[in-house]
Amino acid sequence: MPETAATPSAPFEPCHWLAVAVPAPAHSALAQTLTYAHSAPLPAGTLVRAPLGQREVPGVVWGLADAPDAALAAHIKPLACAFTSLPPLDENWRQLIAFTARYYQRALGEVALAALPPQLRTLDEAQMARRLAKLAKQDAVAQGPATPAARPSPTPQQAAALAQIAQGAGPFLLHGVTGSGKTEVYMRAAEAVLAQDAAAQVLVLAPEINLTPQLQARLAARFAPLLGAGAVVAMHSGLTPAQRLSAWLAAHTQRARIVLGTRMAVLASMPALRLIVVDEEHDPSYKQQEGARYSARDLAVYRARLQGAKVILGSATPSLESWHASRPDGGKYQRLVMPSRVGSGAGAGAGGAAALPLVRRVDMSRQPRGTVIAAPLLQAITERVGRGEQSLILLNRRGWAPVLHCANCGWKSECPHCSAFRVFHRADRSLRCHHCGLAQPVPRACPACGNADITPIGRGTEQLEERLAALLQTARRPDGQPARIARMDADTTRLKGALAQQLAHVHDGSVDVLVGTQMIAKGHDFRRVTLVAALNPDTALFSSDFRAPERLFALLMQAAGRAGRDAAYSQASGQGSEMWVQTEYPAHPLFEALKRHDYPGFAASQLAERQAAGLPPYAHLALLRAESRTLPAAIAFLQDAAAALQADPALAHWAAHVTCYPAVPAAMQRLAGMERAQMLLESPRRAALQGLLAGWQAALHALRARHKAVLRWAIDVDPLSF
DNA sequence: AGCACGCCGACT
DNA sequence: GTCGGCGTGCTC
Repeated sequence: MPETAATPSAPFEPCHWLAVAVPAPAHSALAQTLTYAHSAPLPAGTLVRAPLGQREVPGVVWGLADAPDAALAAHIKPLACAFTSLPPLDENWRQLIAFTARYYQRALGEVALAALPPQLRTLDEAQMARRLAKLAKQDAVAQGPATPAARPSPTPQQAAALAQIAQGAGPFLLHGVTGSGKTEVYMRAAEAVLAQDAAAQVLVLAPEINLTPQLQARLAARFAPLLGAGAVVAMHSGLTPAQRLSAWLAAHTQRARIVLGTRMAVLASMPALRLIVVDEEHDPSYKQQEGARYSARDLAVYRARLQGAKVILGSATPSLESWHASRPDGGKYQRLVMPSRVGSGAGAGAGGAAALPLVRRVDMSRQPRGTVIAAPLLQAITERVGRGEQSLILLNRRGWAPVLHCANCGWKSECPHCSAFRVFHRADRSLRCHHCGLAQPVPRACPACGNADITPIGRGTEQLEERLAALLQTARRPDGQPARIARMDADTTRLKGALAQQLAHVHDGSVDVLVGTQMIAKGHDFRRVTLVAALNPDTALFSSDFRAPERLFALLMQAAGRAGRDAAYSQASGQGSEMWVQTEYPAHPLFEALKRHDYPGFAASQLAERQAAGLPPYAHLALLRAESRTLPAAIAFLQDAAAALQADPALAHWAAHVTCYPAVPAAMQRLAGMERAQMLLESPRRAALQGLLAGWQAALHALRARHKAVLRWAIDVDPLSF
């Protein structure tokens, strides 16, 4: 109905044209902002609601728009409303969003709206005003001085790191071994910026909030008494929509001074941001894996520079990108090192109570076939049960057995929708695909030939738990009771509250041996653990993913860090804590480096390999991904995309510095019934890759018209997984 | 991406 | 005779 839409304003009202970012994906091939009419020239950053097609969507005013030409004017609609009670989103935020959209090849409005709480989509102006009033009231109630929590005095290592943070501009890479007290450095650095600027805000990013309740508790204990109870807020996807809105509003209106959040929080509006901390900066969950595939860690560094804030990236096993960026000769980051654990007293060195655990390798090629747990490891676990100490056993496979097999005809439990086997879960007698979620009852006989004898192959945590119970049957705790074994993985922690409950059981000592997937290696402080074992980490040694060794090393170091965190326990036992690795390749350099707790050595050898192979951080990568019902259709799309690249003279300038590899099926070729293919672009120059991707967009949109079978495509800049 | 409109099989 | 399947096409 263009005749009504063309006359948005009554004759008496002045009419202004506004450029508004609305959530339309890049695929729609619309301009970055759409033009709307409004009675007032709203300032940039104003939150609005705008009619788009048949619906009404939230949007952000990006600026004034040029007067539209006749063709466009016929389509322009008036804004539905403007949230004028809310302060506009500032220049820094808009620039961060614009950069993110440009760098990761997404639509401006899509990124802007992804950074805002989802409840904005359903809120009107009056409701918004009520929310703001409520927040202000809460704030008034929450005010009240309290006694600051006692702070430990910094160790010399911590003091040295803090001095450099105080003097330098950063970005800082804080390389501190597990237990070296990185959190205390974060908190002291936060105190320093808060002392310097009465309004300062601090953003602390963590990989997964639900795995780091301690961090949340420590921040609240330290800062709530200082700043008021409402000044420390959490921001992550586990919150209810109302909680998310309230946290976002608190950050935007500067009532929140400390924001602890997951990757999404890096895009939150924080006008007075002075410090960003990225804890466990190597963690792959900082990379968003759908929609705008941004890296929160990388954006944190960009945002800090943009907003004049300091940024601290912290890890015991930094990403090779960050490690390389902090090299002493010419790196852009300042490297701060904390090589030893916080000891029990002054001068506690490597020989002190909190020494790093001894790494022991078991050569599985010399063990009897079918050995689950080698005799010496079993012995070590049994001894610890006897001393009342705890052991963690890591096996990165959920379920009873990773595959079912028919010896008669060779049938295997393949997933009909994915390039993967369905896993046998004995607890509920199901075959489950861990990729698409398909779950079916286990067939009584082979579905292919009717043979009644189908057998599980391999072992998962479910089976390990049971086998371990049998193996430890004679082991006794100090109180004479049999060993108590528990399992913790995605299956046992699915229900709400189950994770916390299981953790509590481990903490209160009612579990002697905990079996689980890598989730047990993350974050939790298990005070009485003196032994950690990784049962079968070998697949990562020969993975086609060049980052697999880096991830394995980080996992094993992190797991080792679980052992002997509490000085009192390892000391009281008179024995050091131990990290065991069962492997077919005990002499592998990765395990050698692990034995020495030598992250720098491991990083150096990996970086040398990366440099020789022209891989990150020495090259920059982007992936073009395509999904279709058939593989040839996906490949054809990518090949045409490559041809468009080569044919466009405007792109030749960039293409000269970019290698475009042939289109190939994705590592997981079939997922949930979709065939997936990808094409890798690589360049030693980030700017060349960026220029090429930007110029390629139009051709890709045009291509889609000729490739109807391609249901989805996306560009992944700086991909983490292949 | 949503969310329309639009043209063909199994139900009241 | 309708409810509804998902194929194409547009959104200031």
